[in-house]
Amino acid sequence: MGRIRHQDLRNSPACPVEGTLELIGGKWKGVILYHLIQQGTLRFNELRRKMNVTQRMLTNQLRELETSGLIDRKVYAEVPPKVEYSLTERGRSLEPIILALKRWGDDNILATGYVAPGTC
Amino acid sequence: MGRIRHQDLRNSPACPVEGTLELIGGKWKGVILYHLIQQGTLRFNELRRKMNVTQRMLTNQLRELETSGLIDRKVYAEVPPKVEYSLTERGRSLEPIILALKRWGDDNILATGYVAPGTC
DNA sequence: CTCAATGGTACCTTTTTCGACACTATATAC
DNA sequence: GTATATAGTGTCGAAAAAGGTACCATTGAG
Repeated sequence: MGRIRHQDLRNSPACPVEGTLELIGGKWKGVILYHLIQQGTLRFNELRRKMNVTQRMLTNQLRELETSGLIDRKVYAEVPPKVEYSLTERGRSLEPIILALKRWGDDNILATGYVAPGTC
Repeated sequence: MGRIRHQDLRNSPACPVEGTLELIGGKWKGVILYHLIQQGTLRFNELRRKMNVTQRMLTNQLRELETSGLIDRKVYAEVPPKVEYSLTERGRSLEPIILALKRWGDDNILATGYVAPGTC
């Protein structure tokens, strides 16, 4: 699924639909955005506990979302470390889309028994 | 394979957001759906000429969309072959999402120079 | 002293996806 | 008989995404 392959213009996506899907299509990005929409601000491990994902993958996806300008990363100079993630304004502009994906999935995939209830 | 148990569901890879993204997130699926939304019905090579994709990939993505119940494949017993693709009712229910992805991409990715204008 | 908590990195392997290229069958047009 | 159009299929390999495990620094609690 998700793929970030527009690192330079030669590989730029050919259409806006594809381009948007590349930004939110990584394995965990949609879910991360969904949780940030629901909660507003979450720390690294709070996010991690909400989804069954390795640290490595979560870091990865968060970095890519940050690079895409969809989320904000705020580091506090504390020990133990404290890092808070939240949506940027551009990230918040995706809210209708993410919520629509959620509703469509609830209506169309849950019905087939493919998705665990309440995991989002 | 028996019925999926609750324990399995808790580890199921999909929440509804992720599940929906998996259905439309292949490299070409979003674009295919977009064109079928715009045109209603398209033959294999009509689709192919609209996007720079190999035969093999297009066949692949169309088959997966068909398996997901999003598009319909109608074969005519003619020579040369004629196959028409169109959205199923479930596929049409994705129209608001696809169009929202398109609009968001137009507003947010084109602005950064990542997407070639007018390719969709 | 040892242990736990936080937010990561580094290294490596497995799995999935994408694409290039060659090949097919059939009927019609030239 | 050769070329053309259609809608595919088969094989191979590169590249990307995803996942597993181990490791790090700091500090406060016990």
